[in-house]
Amino acid sequence: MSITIYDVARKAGVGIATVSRAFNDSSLIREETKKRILEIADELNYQPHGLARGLARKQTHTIATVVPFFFNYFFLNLLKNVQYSLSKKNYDMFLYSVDNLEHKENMFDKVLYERKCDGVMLFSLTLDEEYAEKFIKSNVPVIIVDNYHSSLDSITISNKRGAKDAVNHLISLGHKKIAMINGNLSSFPAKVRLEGFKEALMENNIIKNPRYIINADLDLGEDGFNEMAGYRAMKQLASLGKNRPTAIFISSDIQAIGALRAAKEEGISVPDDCAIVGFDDIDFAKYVGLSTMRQPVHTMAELAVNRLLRRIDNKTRDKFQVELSAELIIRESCGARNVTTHLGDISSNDAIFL
Amino acid sequence: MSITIYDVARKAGVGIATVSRAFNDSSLIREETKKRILEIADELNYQPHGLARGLARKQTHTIATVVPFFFNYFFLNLLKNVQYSLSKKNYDMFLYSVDNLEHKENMFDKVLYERKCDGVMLFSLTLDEEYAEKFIKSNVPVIIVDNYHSSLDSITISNKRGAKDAVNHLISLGHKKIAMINGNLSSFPAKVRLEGFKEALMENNIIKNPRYIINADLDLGEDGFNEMAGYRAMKQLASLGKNRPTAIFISSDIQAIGALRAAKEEGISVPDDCAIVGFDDIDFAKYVGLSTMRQPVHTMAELAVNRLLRRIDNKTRDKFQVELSAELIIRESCGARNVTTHLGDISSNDAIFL
DNA sequence: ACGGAGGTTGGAAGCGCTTCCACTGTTATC
DNA sequence: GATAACAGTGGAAGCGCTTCCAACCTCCGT
Repeated sequence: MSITIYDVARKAGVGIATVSRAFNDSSLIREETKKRILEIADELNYQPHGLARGLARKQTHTIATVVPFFFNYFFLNLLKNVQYSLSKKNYDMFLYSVDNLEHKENMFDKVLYERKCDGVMLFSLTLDEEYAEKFIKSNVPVIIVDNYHSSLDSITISNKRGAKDAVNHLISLGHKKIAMINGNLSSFPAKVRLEGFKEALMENNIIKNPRYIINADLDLGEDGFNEMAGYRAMKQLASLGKNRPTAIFISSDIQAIGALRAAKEEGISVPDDCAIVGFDDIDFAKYVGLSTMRQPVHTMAELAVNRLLRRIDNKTRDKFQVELSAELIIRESCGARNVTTHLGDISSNDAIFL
Repeated sequence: MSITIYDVARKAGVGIATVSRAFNDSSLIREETKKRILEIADELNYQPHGLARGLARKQTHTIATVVPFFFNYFFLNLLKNVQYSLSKKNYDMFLYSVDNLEHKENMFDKVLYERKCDGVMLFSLTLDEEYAEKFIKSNVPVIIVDNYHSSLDSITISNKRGAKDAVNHLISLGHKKIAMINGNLSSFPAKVRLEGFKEALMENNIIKNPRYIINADLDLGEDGFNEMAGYRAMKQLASLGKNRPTAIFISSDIQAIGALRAAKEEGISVPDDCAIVGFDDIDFAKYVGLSTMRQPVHTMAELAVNRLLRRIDNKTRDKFQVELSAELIIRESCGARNVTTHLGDISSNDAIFL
């Protein structure tokens, strides 16, 4: 039916081993023979069969990425970059998304034992001990991106430090009544960013007000890093009236977008009545003038890919747990850039407010 | 090293054929034997080897999706939905993205001849004759989503009709000076939406003004469906001064976001000075009150998956070229919902303006 | 008691490749 | 000129599965 290595070998008058060598950059073949075989293969439109190759070599040149089912713009960016790094190395990429824990189980079993991939990249997923154990025992290389487990490779951004930097920036602008709008505490980044927030206040001798900390409820869906969660949280803060905070650190840009919407409805001017700093630097952040902590997505992706491939090639066995830092991007919403801008004013810059 | 079908067979005291049957819902096995084998397999932590299976069966239970490298929110949604439909059918999904034509070539050769997948789903990609030919000859099932080729399965939304509906809506609101901000004409949807725009004007006896049609330049990157392209186009329209259009149909929401930003800078109030209708209904559209044509992404994805799988299972051979229709979603930016709203006012609704 | 039908089962071939091993010819070494 | 070393090459085994085919066991009708 379809063309195999035998067809090529026959037509070239060589053995199949030689054809195989021609296709694998082997040094055990004369340059001339190789060239001729490659030409004939081209004529025949021959391409080695991926599965057969994988089976014989015991590796697939494929990695699996697993993202939460509610993946958003942050993941999109990450995925784009991972895919790019991977394609440069000629690796293929499976994309799986897990919606609930039950599926997660199937997923892992699949990835681990079905042998369709050489390694796994987990995005933002929290691994419980049972599965961490499984990964380690299975010997399948894994790397966790945007989350952490003590006995596996991981690459995170410094959420605590990032949160602190954001809050310190607000403090440096003179704010004392500072709130935090956060994702659900079941999420790893949410938890750590909250710590950073608290630390920054503490170190600056600002007493924290429990009403100024709003963690998204689970009933808001997903991990609380969504627009509606931000909107609701802002409404809640607005209801404090005179006791409203004058600045808010918001744990994700997408929530910040929701918060801005609520602020607008409530007649709260940003940044004058309330300064805002977000987290992530999604594309939209610049369109709405949102100051935010930028995650170095490109670097994360590249590092993760390189590391995983090295692990697959067995070039290394030591632990790899990197923390990159987030960068403060100052736009309008924090009030540092253009203190006279009002909500509804025409912004002088490359960005505007909601 | 790892557990194979032989290990299970030995431990169960049966032949490997029987084990295979147990794992493949064969009717040629006694229920009791099957149960026992499955139990033993479970004990042994055995899972059939995916590649070996694929090789023997000559199918991989995997499909490849190919997206443009600049994939944006529209694709994110599509991808999410495709992935979801696929996982319900227990299919795996490769994700490839092509950045330039050269890579596209590699890509196709890979997908077509390497046999790592059973079918291909192409997103928004325009297929030239050479490759269309290749696909047809290769016999690999393909479906094109959001683009069209006369001799391949495809599923599109009715771009022309959608554009017409959008423009007709603006006309019904009393507008006569109507502009269009479009993507680059090399993009299939851009081309067809422009046709729809022209037709709507014609049918309403509105003479079209060439200065009111702005197609994105290629130097704006990608296919022109991006924020900056919208921003620039709006600036250009604003420069017409008194001759400005009073309404604009914008070919994608992401451009509309850019246009709104420019409008704000220019002091143009939306919808009072200028009504706007976008296209896509990306998540952000509702946050900024953008009226738009909604693409039925979930349906597209489900239909595409089902069709492709049927093709793979050889259940059908007839051509499948479906056109779904886009739905007009009325929010504030077109002025139909709340004619007294001004830019900067507090919106009474679940949405606000940029 | 016997032939056959039908339900179950095991063996072996084959999917298309890589790679170990044995073999051939060529060149370098003394 | 004999020997060693080595670059090239082909054959065959093996990767872990599915599936064809033959074999076996029951059970039935006769």
